Amino acid sequence: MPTMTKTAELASTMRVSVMRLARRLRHERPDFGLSLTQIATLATIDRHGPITPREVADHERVQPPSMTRVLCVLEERGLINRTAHPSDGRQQLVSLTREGKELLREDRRRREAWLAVRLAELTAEERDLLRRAAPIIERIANA
Amino acid sequence: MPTMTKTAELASTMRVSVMRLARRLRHERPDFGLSLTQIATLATIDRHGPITPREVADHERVQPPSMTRVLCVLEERGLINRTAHPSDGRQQLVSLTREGKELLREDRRRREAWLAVRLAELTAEERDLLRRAAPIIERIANA
DNA sequence: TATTGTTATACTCTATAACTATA
DNA sequence: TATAGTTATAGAGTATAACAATA
Repeated sequence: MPTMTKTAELASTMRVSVMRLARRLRHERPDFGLSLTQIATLATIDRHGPITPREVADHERVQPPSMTRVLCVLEERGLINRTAHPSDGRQQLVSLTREGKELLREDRRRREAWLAVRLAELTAEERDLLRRAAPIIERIANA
Repeated sequence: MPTMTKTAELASTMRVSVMRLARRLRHERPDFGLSLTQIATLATIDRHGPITPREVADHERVQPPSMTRVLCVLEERGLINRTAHPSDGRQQLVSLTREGKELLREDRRRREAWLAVRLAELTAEERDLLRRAAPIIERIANA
């Protein structure tokens, strides 16, 4: 069954190329003196609006005590706000400050800058190919 | 200049999709009780044949003392061999044992299994698109 | 009694500095 | 004197266990 073999080969090729580009993108990350987890936590808080620390921990697949430490750092830097939960005295609600949003925006802008330069070096046909491939890659990731 | 804007948009789309798939692939990683660095080190040694610890450290972008510890663990597990350098008494040459090669092969097989299933769910046209996109992604990563 | 968030403590991974042996 | 590899030590980051406050 040749199709199966070819799919396995494609899986191998895709895995290598995607992981390699991801490593490169990670490496080209701008440095705001924040760790990857700290940046990712900001993104999660930005995306899921006012959210409890427990929920943030679940999203980031990290234990609550670890998230406590991350949130303390982000709070000290003035990147997040904590407010009391309206109906449950045990919980808190965390959200981004204006500075937090600004930092996240700048982080994204700089991350994409390196990749944009690489893409500009491609031919128009190659860029078009990637434009059509990206949604498929995204779909696989979300499967 | 609309082309520039479109390239920036593509950069954004590509970054998100690639990073997301990479995270997913990382998460679907089999567990042999070895860390990511340890597995990556095995792959580097496999790829670059008999190689000195210093060179392995450079490849993995890690400092020599850190690599010393990684190599000690791999040696204790019987995954690598160390032999004296033929002409320089200070250096060593590291290579994979049969067990090391086997573990690496099994690791790859399991990692690709999840992705292969996802790819098999696509249409033939979509797979063909990815087949043509993969080398371009690889080229960007190596740029 | 169960749950949220925190504190105390330990483990893993990586780094820098200092040391040994060879070139 | 310079370089390869190691040992000693320290700093992030995350984990589990135990605790306080609230449901």
